[in-house]
Amino acid sequence: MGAVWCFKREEVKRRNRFSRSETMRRISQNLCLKRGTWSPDEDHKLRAYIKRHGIWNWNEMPQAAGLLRSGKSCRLRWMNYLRPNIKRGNFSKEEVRTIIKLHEKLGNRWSAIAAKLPGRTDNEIKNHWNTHLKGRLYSNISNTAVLAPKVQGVPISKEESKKRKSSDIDASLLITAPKILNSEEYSSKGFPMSPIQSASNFSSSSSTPVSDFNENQTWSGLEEENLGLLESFGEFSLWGSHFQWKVKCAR
DNA sequence: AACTGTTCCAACCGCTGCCTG
DNA sequence: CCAGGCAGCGGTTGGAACAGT
Repeated sequence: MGAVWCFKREEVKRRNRFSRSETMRRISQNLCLKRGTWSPDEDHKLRAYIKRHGIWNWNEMPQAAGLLRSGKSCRLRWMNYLRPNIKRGNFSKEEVRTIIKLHEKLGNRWSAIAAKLPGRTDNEIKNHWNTHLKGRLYSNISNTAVLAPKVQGVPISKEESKKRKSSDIDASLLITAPKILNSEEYSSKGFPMSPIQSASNFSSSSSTPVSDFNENQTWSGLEEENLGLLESFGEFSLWGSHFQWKVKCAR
């Protein structure tokens, strides 16, 4: 990585989706621009430039700052890495809880979720969701186990990781399934919909919130009592794992 | 040691909406 | 109203690092 990469004119033309002027603009914009991982020197240049001149135009800035990068690349690097007050490292339990709540409410609107988590970027949250949360919570429907520590956002040790991989399912990590509620019980508890309904409406890739989902009935609007019930599903389990147990029982 | 598979995340791509002339 | 430019967003990808065989 890190090699200077020159856009081939034919490669750009081949795409054939842009107007002539747009194609030429892209060619000139991308010719001999560096791509891939940023070097410490590049980071320093961008940081120093923005510190001195501020952000004015992402497309013009790279040249002014002496960088062989596209404006888009600079913007992304600044927003996701160099910006002051960026929080790096593992997500706290509280942050994970917030992400889950907000995702339930907002769907894949990562920037909106990031706005509620100071120091965290939309990209980081999106990555965390896709790698740590989504897989565990939504694709495990056919599985009967929920690996609690991962769901809770608690970093696992290498030993822990080894243990999980070496044994199919470690009993100590399983969460005891709670009492399964039927649709009526769900509505009487104040939940917006039953897991079955929820799962049928849920789209992990959709950027729009779940349809027919009343804003006032989101997690944050639930009463303490109900939150307590939810947490008994294994800290702060989701509709996904909820659903999973229902499926198991339905067989 | 060498190879293969998996995980994770930084960075890229393409689309959309806003703004301006 | 329209076209072009720009910033921002969300989905996707590439590859480094690590684990397993």
